[in-house]
Amino acid sequence: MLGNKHNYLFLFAESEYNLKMDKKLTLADIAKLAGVSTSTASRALNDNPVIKQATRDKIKALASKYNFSINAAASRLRTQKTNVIAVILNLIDHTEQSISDPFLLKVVGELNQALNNKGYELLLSNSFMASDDWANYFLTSSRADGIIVVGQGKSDEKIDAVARTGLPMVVWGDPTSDVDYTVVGSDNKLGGYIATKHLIDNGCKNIVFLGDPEHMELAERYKGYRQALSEAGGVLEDRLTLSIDITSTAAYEKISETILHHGLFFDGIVTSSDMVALGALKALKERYIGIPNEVAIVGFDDIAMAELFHPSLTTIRQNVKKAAEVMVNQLVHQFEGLPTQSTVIDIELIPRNSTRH
Amino acid sequence: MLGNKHNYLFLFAESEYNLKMDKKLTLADIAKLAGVSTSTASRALNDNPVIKQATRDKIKALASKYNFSINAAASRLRTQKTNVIAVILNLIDHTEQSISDPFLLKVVGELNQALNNKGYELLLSNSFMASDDWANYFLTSSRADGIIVVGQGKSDEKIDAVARTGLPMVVWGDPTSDVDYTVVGSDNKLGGYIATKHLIDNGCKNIVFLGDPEHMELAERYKGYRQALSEAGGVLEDRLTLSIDITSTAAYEKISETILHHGLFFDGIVTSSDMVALGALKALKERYIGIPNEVAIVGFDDIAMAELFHPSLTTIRQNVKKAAEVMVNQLVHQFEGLPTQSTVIDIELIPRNSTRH
DNA sequence: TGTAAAAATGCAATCGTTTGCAATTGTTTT
DNA sequence: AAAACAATTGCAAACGATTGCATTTTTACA
Repeated sequence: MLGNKHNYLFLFAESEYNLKMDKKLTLADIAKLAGVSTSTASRALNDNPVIKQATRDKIKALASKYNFSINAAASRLRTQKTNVIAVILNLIDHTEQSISDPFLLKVVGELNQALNNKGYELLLSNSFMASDDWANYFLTSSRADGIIVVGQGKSDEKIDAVARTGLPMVVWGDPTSDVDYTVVGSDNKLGGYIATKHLIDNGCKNIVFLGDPEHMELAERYKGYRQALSEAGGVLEDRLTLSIDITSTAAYEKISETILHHGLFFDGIVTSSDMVALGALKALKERYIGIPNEVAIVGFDDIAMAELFHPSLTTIRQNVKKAAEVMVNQLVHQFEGLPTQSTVIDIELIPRNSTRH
Repeated sequence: MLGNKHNYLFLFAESEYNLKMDKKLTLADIAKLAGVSTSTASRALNDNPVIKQATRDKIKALASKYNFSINAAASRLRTQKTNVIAVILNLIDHTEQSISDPFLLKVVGELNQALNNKGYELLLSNSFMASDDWANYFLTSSRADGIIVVGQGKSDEKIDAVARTGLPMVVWGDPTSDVDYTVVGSDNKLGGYIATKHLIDNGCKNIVFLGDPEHMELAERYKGYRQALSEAGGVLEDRLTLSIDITSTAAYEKISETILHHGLFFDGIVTSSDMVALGALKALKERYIGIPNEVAIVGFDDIAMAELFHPSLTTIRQNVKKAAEVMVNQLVHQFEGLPTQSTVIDIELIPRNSTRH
């Protein structure tokens, strides 16, 4: 015990304490050191204006001197607030590979930044999606105040189930989808449209869509792709839709195989991610197909290495930083009972050398 | 209140409860439903063998039926254990760019997996390194039980300070460094050696080391590089050491500038990461320098896209999965008071087309 | 100087689990 | 059938912070 019955004898009660490293300091200890009650100490550290400024300063100084910080478990128990947000990477549909997509790290990194700026911590999870009970696990167990799901995937069954419980949640995905939860994401249809239009403007006649149109975000891009084609009176055949998972390996294999069996019947590719574009590029280069002259290609995301490739990759940039901020804001809105709404984040074509421009 | 004074009248007390969604269930509620005390309910959910199997089953069934899960805050407060590990991305030395290195995501992903397997959750942080008090913040505040720091950087001052407090911590870095904390990392010296030797065996005469030799991990690789050179009687000039940050941009700029000012005085490059290698490759290709004939290049890490590049990138693969498992194990050892030790993880040369082989 | 109002602080209950110990119930053994 | 023992379960006190309300101190005003 740190207790000291002679406190009143000393001008500076704290001088009596000899910091014992074996025992963690509690708020009560700090209060005793300052000669106030724990209530006062608590309020002082929380900057409650009801406490005199001088007292606040004194207690804060003491806390920092003794390296004290509030016990989060106790505080969370009492306040029923954790200040933690669980970020769930929704990879169920994907292969092992796709966890290595740099775009994901970008999203997580920006989320972390945005969360910290608002005073929240980030609890990361990529595997709990498997267990059907993740929302419950994180929220009713007082582990997190809210959930950010990265990726809608092909089926949003589980997400939808959580939405119906009304728990605070924001999802990165297709913001135009008609669902009962808040979605933040890029203007995918426009992205698909711009990418395709860009290829058409570059003289491409037979443009392949490389990606899974059943995936919710990609479905939108696919719409944009088709719209651009029909507006321009371009070719719209079934064989131009190559459905694959969002991985470079799948892209490489699909393009290789397609050319092998059906020849080079296309001169442009709209892809579902930069990683997919890179896989496709590799397949093309191995066959000495000229880029962009024989086949032009547009990526999606604008990951860091898009411009490092040879040729550098024309792509649609997603504004991840902004998206992260919006997601966090929307979540905070939900905490505060304010209305929230799905939000479309603007995109941008970054022309590089994988297309003429 | 869920309380019901007529419980004793019913065979199935639970039938009396009509689930109110507005009030979170507590362990006491579950206990009441089961007609036992909270102590019994607690022990049952924790699979304490002192409780009769039948009772345990009944309570567990009830808990899952009502979607109940233990309040983590309360549990943590009582047990003084959080089952959370803080993972800190130590990026102080790095530029903004390096957060986008896919290698980092791989590390975080594998750590998450390894932690979950052992029943821990991952609290991610990349910005708290800035505040000098991170260890305290996470540990004494009962937010996490231990810390995993990813990256030693150039100076391990702060890490060392934490180490001296004796808090549970494991660091990804140079395992051969003589420090007071547990480090897990690749055999960097061997990596540098093997990479260089591989280039020498390929006939390279003037091999550049592209990376910052003051960075702790890179310092080891640099040693390996020098050893391989001196063993083979190769050239070891100062101008062959090009010091840069670990980013593709820095690599691109440095190589471009070097060639511009001093011509192509080298025929091989040992790089500090695949991203750096990619930056260098771009600079070379822009000048139509043949790879691997005029300049051969070896990366480090073996990120997913190493083999997608053209030419595909010869590299030193780090066994991240194994490293993550070891780090978690070492941390758990520290919790249990067992001795821990720095561990060297094996590496592997992956020969591809950026070198003859 | 006395009194009312305002400002600052303290008391004590509470958040929901866990756990040492005591109490109860069930099973053997003699 | 009583005694001794083992197997189950319950009681009640923590864990450390927060907060409504009561209380004390200070300031303002008459």
